[in-house]
Amino acid sequence: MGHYSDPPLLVLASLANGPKHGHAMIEDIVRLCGTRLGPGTLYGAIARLEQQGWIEPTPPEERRQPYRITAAGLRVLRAKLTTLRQFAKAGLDRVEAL
Amino acid sequence: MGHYSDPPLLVLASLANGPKHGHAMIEDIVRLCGTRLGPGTLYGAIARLEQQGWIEPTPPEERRQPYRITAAGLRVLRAKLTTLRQFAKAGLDRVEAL
DNA sequence: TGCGATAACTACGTTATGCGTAGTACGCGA
DNA sequence: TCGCGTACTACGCATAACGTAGTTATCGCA
Repeated sequence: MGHYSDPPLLVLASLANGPKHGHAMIEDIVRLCGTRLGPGTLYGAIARLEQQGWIEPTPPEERRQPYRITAAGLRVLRAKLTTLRQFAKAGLDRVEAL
Repeated sequence: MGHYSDPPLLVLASLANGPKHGHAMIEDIVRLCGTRLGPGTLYGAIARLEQQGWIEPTPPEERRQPYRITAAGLRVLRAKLTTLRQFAKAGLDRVEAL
């Protein structure tokens, strides 16, 4: 356990930027927070997110399958990021208070 | 699906507050972010954190075993919370930008 | 024209982690 | 002495994370 990683959340955050195919997500997520997801991790997360209706495929282009975030996915993302930020703040307050 | 859960991080954050035994951590974490860890989850995380040297046991009291965060654990916690906050902010910026 | 690199996946197997259920033992109040 | 709350231990399953390997297609380049 070296650094932060929550594959489904990273994927949702990446798609909040606009539709992307898998490989583009990998690069985008690296730019976003430095985490490089392996293919097994990424496409596993994509499949689960699609199954839950939080992302959906858009018409395929050549050899790639782009996805976009759904309205439900956006709600979930917003909620998660909000609690995440609160938690990070609360935690950092504790750490600073030493 | 609504709330955040990363057991090891939650434990570290809880101990940043001062040493605690398992049951106290559960209640503290509920107060901190609303997540209630089950025993299997909590004590599993504790064992792994101790094995990594991020927390350490203090002298046992009666029937409880308190733990405290180590210097290494504190460094990890601070680093994780910082990247977490950055990520949350970056993600929320994207979400707002719609 | 042939070769390597990169893009964009799919397929598969191995851990490990999350998480729930049970069960234990102790103390306390009614 | 019954039951409730505390503070764990033990166990086991499902699933997710992650890496490796393999596939096909495309592009640059000598």
